[in-house]
This record gives sequence, C-alpha cells and structure tokens, in this order.
Amino acid sequence: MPGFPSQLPVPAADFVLPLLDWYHANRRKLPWRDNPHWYRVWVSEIMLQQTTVKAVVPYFDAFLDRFPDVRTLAAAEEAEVLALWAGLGYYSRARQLLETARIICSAHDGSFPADYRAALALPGIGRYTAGAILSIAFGLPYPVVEGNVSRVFARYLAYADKWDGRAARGLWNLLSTIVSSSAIADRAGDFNQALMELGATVCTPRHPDCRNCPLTLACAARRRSMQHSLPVKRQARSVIVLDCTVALVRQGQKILMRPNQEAPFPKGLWELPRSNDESLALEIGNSLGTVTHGITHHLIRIQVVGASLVGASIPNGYRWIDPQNPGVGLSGYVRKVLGRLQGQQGQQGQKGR
DNA sequence: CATACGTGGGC
DNA sequence: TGCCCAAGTAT
Repeated sequence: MPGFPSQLPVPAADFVLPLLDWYHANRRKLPWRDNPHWYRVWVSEIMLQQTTVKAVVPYFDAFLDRFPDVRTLAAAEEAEVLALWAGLGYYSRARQLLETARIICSAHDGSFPADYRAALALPGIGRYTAGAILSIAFGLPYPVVEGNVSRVFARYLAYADKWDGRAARGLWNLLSTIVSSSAIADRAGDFNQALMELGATVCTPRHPDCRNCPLTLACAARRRSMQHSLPVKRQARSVIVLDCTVALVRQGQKILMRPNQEAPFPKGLWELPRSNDESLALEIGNSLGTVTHGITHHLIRIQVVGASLVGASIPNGYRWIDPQNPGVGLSGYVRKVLGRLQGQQGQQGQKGR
C-alpha cells in the first residue's frame, strides 16, 4: 500500500511560485475578492459550499446589500435571511450563518475569531471554511481541501486509488506542510485560492486544459495521460422517484401556502398544499400540468391541480402569499410552478423551438 | 465512514 | 433524458 505521499515530488518553491504567478495573471474578478474583509470572505465561503460561482454572485451582491455587516445580519429575522437564500440550496447554511453572526456579536465582540479552534466551534464552519477564512482574510497559514484541490492533487500526483477519507487526510497533511513552508510566507490565502481557481478554470473535471496549466510539466497524470480518469470516485447512489399532487388555490394575486416541515422539500421554505391535505376542505379542479424537481438523490414529479377553498377560513400555519413579494423563502418546485404560470400568461414560448 | 442536505448547469 | 458536478458541514 503506497498510501498518500507525504511530500511533493519537487521542492515546494518549484510548485508554489509558478502557481502563484499563474494566479496573479489569471484570477477571475469576483465580488468578494476586491475587498477580502472577513465578513465578505465568510459569507462568500458559506454560499460557495457545494455551489457554483456563477450561481453565488447575484446572491452575494443582494445579501451584502441588505446585510452589509455582521451586526446588521445578527439583528435580522431568520425568515428574511431564508428569503434571500431561497434558490441557493442547503438552507441550514443560512440558518447557521445567522446563528454564527449572533455568536460573533455576543461572544467575539463583533469580529471573527482569528483562531482555528475558535473558528471551528462556530456553526457551519468546518475545516475547509475555517482554513479559507483564516488564510484569505487574516493571512494565517492554514490549508484548504475541497473538490478542486482534491482533483488537482489526485492528478498532479497520479493518485490512482479511490479518492476516500484516507486520501483526503493525506492531502490535508501534505498541504499543512506546504503552507507552513518558507515558499509561502504570508501568502497562504493566495496559494489556497490559486489551487481552487486552477481546479475551477483549468484542471476541470472534464476536458482539463493541460496546455494552459502552470503545473503541467511535473503533473504525473498528464505524463501518463491519466488526467481524464482521475480522481477515482465511488459510485453514486441511485435516484429515488416520488410522485405527489399539490393544489394551486388563488385569492386575487395571492396563493395559498404553508411552511414545509419534512423531507424531501427543504424545511422552513414554503410550499403549496397537497391536494389530499385533510386539514383543508378543497374542491379540486382542472390539472395545470406537471413539474419535475430534483432534490439530491430524489426526483419528484409534482402534479399541479387548480383548486378552490370550501369555506372562508384557512387552518393554522397556512398563509396567503403574493408570489411577486413573498417575504418568505419558496421551495424550488414552487418557484418552478410560479415561473411556468408567469411564462404562460406573458409572452408564450420564450424558449420555443 | 456513510448519509442528509438543494439547486442549476453541462453534455 | 439521465447523470455528473459545484469553494462542505453535521450527524
């Protein structure tokens, strides 16, 4: 068992310096990069977890516009934070962001703790995010390991075993040594971002652009033409298909909704009532079509029917929501249904043909 | 260590 | 279409 290498095949400087040069010449201009204050770095890092840069940018701008600093965020209602997060996914991130904002204000004097252990103790902050914030915002020598970094090193080192926890541990150890070395000095933040930027823009999962890679000469995978088959990942789980029927009940511009309580839809986001909801006296009308919505390893086919309320009152928990200005976060499939209704009423066939 | 947690985009 | 992927964390 070879295991994961404990050091680079080249001197650290021969790896670090070309990478930093490449980064300074090729880094993308991103909203959180021109002013790496810890609050902006923190919010961006939470948003970026398992999410693409392209999806995050508009959410980041809107979020910083509404909550420009940690005290403004700490004073916010959770519902408003969730409403600004709706569509980004992984909503526990938003709850924990708010929770941590309050802890920072109450227990850390309004500043992010520039201490690894203290950072790790905050909700929603794990090894990756702690390392990212402390290195990027505070210049401290902590490494980061995430999808991009793992892929870059699996290829650079031609690590052909399955990329599992052991490999990840090995990489954390290797990178800890590198960011502590003299080749890095106080540039751990740039080094970490360079690694991630390289994985995101050059050493991509498919079609890596090896001709434009600053590490190509020493890359073991490229030397053996293995770059397309690394890293070796475990097989994905199969998808579970579910069906359900929901009711669209209108009152003027508003639509009847309730906060979802259980999987597979996100907790706390709002959804349409089920057509068979026993607490609701509904008269079911015509079918309005079907939307398909994927949630992690579920694929849900949602039949939408028009319906009207028998009687005037609605049960506890239900609310009339104006889709134009919901004030709460709407489940993904609800946004799909509403978008489809809008599209039908407005001009037809925007994406026709 | 495996699993839950969301969504949009690429091919 | 179906499957893979994206700057992870908590349990």
